[in-house]
Amino acid sequence: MRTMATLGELERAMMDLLWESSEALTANELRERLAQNDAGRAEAKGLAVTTVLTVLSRLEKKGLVARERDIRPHRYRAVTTRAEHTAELMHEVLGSANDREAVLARFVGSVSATEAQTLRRLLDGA
Amino acid sequence: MRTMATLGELERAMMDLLWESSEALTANELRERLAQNDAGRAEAKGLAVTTVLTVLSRLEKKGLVARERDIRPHRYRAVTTRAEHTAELMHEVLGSANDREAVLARFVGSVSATEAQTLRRLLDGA
DNA sequence: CTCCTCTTCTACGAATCGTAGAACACCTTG
DNA sequence: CAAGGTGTTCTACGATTCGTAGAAGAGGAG
Repeated sequence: MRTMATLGELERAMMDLLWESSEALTANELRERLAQNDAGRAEAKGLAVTTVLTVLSRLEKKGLVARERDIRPHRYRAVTTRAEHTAELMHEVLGSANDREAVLARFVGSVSATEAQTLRRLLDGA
Repeated sequence: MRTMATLGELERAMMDLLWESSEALTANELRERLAQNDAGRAEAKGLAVTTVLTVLSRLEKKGLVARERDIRPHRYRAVTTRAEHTAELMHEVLGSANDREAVLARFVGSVSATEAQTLRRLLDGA
């Protein structure tokens, strides 16, 4: 069972940008946005485009990113939404334990009151 | 923010044994149980004790295992229960997304009916 | 003091990830 | 078509993590 990707720091940053963007982005657009986000921070490196492309390829291989190959500057977009992805991850974690009930008990036992409220609403077929 | 350990295969197997055991175990006891579990499978290697000890040290460093140093064959035990650990992991995953509500929505949207029932019960201060 | 057992130290190979140069593929335009 | 620039793929390297274990050190039983 392929363990769903645990993303590295840069992979994560790029996925965040892709998730936030409504349209598919090119490698260069991503590179710029990454630089933008990092601007002003200590290590404001400014990545090479090839770096971005390499990571995008890896994300594609992991099934998190889809690429439009027919147009020239290829465009990349996230395959799922961040919420979907995160929820899947949570399910994966939950599934890794055999005593799911116990896990759920601890889990809901430590959510904030607000979130408990949210959960109740969602469970009652909102 | 230290990302809670993503365990390797052996680390995981050892944690499982520690979680299942009511008392603290020695490295050798663990080694035997691992061999037991693996017995009959393809790669029934039979690990060296030092291997087990190395991994135990790593798990200790990660805060997952506590060691009794005062007695001679040191004894190791899991610091938390598996359920607690898993629940914490789920929270960590949930926290990694900023739109927690959306994630929860997807999450409960894909739990089984049985689990939804369980959740409701747990939320209503069971 | 001497074994035998247990623990610590050191190490190496595979995999993953950040990082990027080098080389190759493709238009655009003269 | 020949050039040039722009974009993509290939290859690679260093750091970190993990499985794996030998070598060497520490501590107690006789």
